[in-house]
Amino acid sequence: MVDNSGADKRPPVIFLMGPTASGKTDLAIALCKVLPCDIISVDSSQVYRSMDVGTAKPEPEVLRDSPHRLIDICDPADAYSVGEFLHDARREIDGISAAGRIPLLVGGTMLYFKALREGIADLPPADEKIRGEIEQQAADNGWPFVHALLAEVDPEGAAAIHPNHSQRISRALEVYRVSGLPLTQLIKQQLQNGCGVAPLEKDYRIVQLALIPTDRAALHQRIEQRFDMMLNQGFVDEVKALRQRGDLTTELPAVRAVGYRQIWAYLDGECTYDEMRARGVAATRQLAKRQLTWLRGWTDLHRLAINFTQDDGANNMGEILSQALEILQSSPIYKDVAG
RNA sequence: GGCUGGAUGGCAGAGUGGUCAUGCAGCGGACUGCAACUCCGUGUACGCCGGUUCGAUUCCGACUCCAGCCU
Repeated sequence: MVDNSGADKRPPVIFLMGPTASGKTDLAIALCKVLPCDIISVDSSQVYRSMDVGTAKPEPEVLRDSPHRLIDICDPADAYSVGEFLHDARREIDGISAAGRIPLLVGGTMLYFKALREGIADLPPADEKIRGEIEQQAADNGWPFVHALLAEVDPEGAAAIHPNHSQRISRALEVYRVSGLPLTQLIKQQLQNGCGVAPLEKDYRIVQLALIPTDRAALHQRIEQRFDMMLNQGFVDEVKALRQRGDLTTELPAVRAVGYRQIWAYLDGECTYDEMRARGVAATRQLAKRQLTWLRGWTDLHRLAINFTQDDGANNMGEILSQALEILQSSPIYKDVAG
């Protein structure tokens, strides 16, 4: 792995991960003030333009002082994907690094981090037509039926997927129908032949930091307060504006994002304002829980225990910042960050 | 004071003399182009006290509380 002898010429990259509302942006900006870092956002929702309040996008003034790459790069009508992210992120990482600075990847979309770190196979991109056909088969016969179809062509892949797991069944079958080869086989082949997008570690030294809230209840309270703040900042109007375009539907990933989906349903008259608020807060909590599940088993992770006191929202960010700096300075990238 | 109805897990809400409600939330987990997605797993709840019964959340009685009606 990382060679500490000094012969390792790979440039450094910093990952900063953590659940929603854990203070990642604050820490990233603080780090930028003391280190030659440039921020790359790793967030599947902040890529969308005109979705600002609900995705907790940093304020324009903040973005002016601390530019974030890969924010506002996509229209809500389009579906961004891991594949595109990998391509875009790699381009930004290379660019920042070539300029002699350190890429600081900050966000909560854990699949993106994972794909970046471990690499990903070259696979056919989404095919709307075939996806539509699969959806139709599922609507007619149920997902277990479609799962059985998958089992015929990719038994190994099907065995690893639950018969109700719509999205993964759909994708595996889609890949087969487009390429004529089982997804499992494509991945296995490329692991051997080294095709696809290589793991970032091949070319960069990664230091991985994660903000882990010490107290779940306090995080929940913070999430609730933040959701209310978003509502006060015009979250509902933001969703109204998206609906008024007329071309967006609840099928799109942008509209399915936490908060957006619940407000969309409220505007459809499916629930009261209070129910919408409660559902939005719950959806955010669930997001945080899934992000923490990813992080729990994450290897080579430096965990920063962030402690929100439940009453006044104060936290130990100052302490966290010095811990982070200490970790970075004691890591092999020290001479880079010291500059 | 009287009459009637009700009292079920954190919440909503079915139901049954012995066996599984269910939904939501919570908690745990999974995850190769939608991932803020999608999916999986997870609860000895039956107001209180007696009685009937082999067995009661379910039947009977008293009590407590709630809602409505009556005097």
